[in-house]
Amino acid sequence: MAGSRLTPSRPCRKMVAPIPSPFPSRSDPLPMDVTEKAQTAARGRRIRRENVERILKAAELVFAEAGCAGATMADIADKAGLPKANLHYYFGTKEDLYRAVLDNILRLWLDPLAGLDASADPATALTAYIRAKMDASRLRPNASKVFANEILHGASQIGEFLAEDLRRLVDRKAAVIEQWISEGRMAPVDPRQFFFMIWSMTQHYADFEVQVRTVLGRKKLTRDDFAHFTAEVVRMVLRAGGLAPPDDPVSCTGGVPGES
Amino acid sequence: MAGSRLTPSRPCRKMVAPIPSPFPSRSDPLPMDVTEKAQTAARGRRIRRENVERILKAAELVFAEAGCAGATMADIADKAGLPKANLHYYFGTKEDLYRAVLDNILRLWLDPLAGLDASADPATALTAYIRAKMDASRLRPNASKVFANEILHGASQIGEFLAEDLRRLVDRKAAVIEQWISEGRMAPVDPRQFFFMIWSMTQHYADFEVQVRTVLGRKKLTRDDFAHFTAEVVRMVLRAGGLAPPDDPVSCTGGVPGES
DNA sequence: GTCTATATTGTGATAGAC
DNA sequence: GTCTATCACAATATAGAC
Repeated sequence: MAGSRLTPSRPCRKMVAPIPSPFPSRSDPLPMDVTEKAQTAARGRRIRRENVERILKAAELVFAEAGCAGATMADIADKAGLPKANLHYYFGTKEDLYRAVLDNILRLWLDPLAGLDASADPATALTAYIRAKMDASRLRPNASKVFANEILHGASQIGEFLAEDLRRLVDRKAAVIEQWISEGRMAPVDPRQFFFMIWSMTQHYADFEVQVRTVLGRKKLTRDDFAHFTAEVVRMVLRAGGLAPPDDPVSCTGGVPGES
Repeated sequence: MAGSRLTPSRPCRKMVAPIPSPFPSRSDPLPMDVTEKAQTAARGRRIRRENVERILKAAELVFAEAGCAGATMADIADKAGLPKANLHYYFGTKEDLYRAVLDNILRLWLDPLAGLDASADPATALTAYIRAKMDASRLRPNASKVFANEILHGASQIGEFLAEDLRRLVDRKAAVIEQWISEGRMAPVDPRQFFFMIWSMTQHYADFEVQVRTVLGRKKLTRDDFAHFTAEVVRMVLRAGGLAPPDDPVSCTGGVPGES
């Protein structure tokens, strides 16, 4: 399940771990009745699944708040309601746990973009994409923060993901934008810069949430706040792509370009 | 010099420091000839200034690469070419050093925005602002990364800066945007979301540089790359604000809005 | 002011009883 | 599978000779 697309390279910091501890495998050497054994195994799997889930959830929170190096296993264990040793039982090392958290996040990242389809209407498709990204920022801000932190510090764990999976997907989706442009349905933008715009704007509301909140003078961002942000982002991005919605009061005001 | 706008609160992590070590003050108790003493003091100040500068530069790099918690005094000392103990001599604690680095950065942050003037032409003024921000991303990427990392993890050090200085400045500059809108010189955007757009797009090229580079298949971003990014960002932002440059081939294509 | 040597402790990881 | 007790180490910070 975990570690599929991740580079098993550099840890958060130079860490202790002189011995590469192998992942512990389950073994039941005790002789038992068959049905009884099956029941025990089933319960064991359920407990494992629940614990893994709780650990991953707590880890995402702590990694988001403190970063990879700043996070401590003790803190994660506390928030998961389990003793620290259990984290090592399930995940081996802190780095392994960090990669497992990241691996969960990468799925969130690719799925919305994969939906962009050339046969759809540009404004409709882009609006849906932006909404999906804004929903992700609202509902999974910690996932976004962990991802941002990983990129910010060099993407040592997900470098391969960026170079392979993401790059290929972006190449395909850039072709979609280019097709729209060549059909005259969009302004001629650099497709990749256009994606950077959408990513940075939408993720900003998760990653820089403190700044957004403070500048707006809010104690907490509500669902209504996010609805407003989303509407504004959609409007601005569509206009940036030459896709002004018809209900827009100002459609096209002339302006003087900057001193080139 | 340092620590003017910074909240002296939570450290990067729970740190050792049980004793609040006071900042060491200079003292010259040795009896000396007056001119000789002055010369020694002058040379001392010069050495101090140079060392402080080297330490701050190295610290900015290391804090950007590893984050606040992940950075080590030993690593900073290595990159500064000084023994570790000297860092503590000049800055006391790691947290103090981190705050000094941040304090340098805050200036960079406010200055370009402060230049926005209501009497100027909107497109010209915004173009200049975007260029200044893109130049900052190109020339001081590590400063941007340290700032992003600080916000990402809760802004425990610069919370006061955000709530006071930045918020006040944004309030003033939002009024500028609103004036332009009321004069019909810009599309009616939420001024603060408009600023978020500019900040996130421009800082993206520093903070997410690895991702930008990888998606584009570049080994390194050149000055020409940045010139292209800047031109695209300017075009998109101006269009988003309803300020289409006249040389833009697509001025205003109709589009279908998303399913509301 | 400089820098080696060291005190101290937070933290990742493991052993081993239950 | 669970969890207490413990180890080993790395990182902050300081003492004190130069």
